[in-house]
Amino acid sequence: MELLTIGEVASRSGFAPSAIRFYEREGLLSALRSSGNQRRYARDVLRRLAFIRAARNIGLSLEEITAALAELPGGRTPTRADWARLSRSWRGRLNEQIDALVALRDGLDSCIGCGCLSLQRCAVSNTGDTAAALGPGARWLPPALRR
Amino acid sequence: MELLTIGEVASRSGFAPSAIRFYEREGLLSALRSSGNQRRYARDVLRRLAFIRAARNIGLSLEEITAALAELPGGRTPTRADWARLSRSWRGRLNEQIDALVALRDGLDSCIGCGCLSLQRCAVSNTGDTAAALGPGARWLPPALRR
DNA sequence: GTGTAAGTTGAAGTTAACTTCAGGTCAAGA
DNA sequence: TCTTGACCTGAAGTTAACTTCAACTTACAC
Repeated sequence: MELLTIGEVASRSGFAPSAIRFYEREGLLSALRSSGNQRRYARDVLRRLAFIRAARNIGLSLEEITAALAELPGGRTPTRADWARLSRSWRGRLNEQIDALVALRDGLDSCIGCGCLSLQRCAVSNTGDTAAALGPGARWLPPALRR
Repeated sequence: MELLTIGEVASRSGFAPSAIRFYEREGLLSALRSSGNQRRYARDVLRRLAFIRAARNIGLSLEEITAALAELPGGRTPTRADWARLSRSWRGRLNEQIDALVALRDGLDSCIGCGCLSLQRCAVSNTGDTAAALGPGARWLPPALRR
């Protein structure tokens, strides 16, 4: 089987070589080595990187991604079903983020024109009210949305 | 008129004193000084801080907030209408963010079960397709959502 | 007057997720 | 063989938005 160099993996995955090395240091990837100590990759690293990219797009931190990857079966190449199982939980997370933003927008609608931005009453500036607006189960804006 | 100490402003606004000093260094706030060089604040700093908090909740960077605050009228205390005008543009921004997340969720729905995460075809892992899914006018995930 | 909580400063530290750099080594086409 | 682009490592730099620290000063209740 043909092995890929880090440069090839980089151009095919869209990640910079430095990012790929960084992911290896962080334990998200592993690599074979050539006789001269250069990294060599099997093709399935591309799906792993696609998973990482997708998870990042959803808003997961590398720490969360590492944890998710740890649930892949050891000893065999993951199947499509394995990857699908891992990404199933993302839907709820996205829905939470969407709900939070919608609540914020609706709060904003009721604030615009009033301009109060009251720390006591305004749904947009008052963190307590903002949290309340999200309902039980989603008490704060997800970190990705709080910046 | 009563002036507030930084500690009072901190407890009333919910910002840490260090954050308030930081905002002053960055030009988002200004303060009077006591005879002994301690910061003293007029009450309207609280509305300014509420605006900052609201803008942060929407996902604006401090740089953007600084730019927004620069549009306040100089020479007079801003009115509610001034604050309302500034926050009006946030609605479009929130809608963009919501649309981006909805597109991502819908892409995810079509990916779950397939598990392909193909760099060529998957709407969740393929940045090109993801951008396309957002339609014209919102070509990429907003930075706040990309983490 | 005195004790102490609160305030002051500039500089350095924090976190995530990488990138950049310096100083070498490897691989492969001509 | 030579050249040159790709690769190697560890360390340091980057960015945003603050926080923490050290060393010192003020404000105010008793």
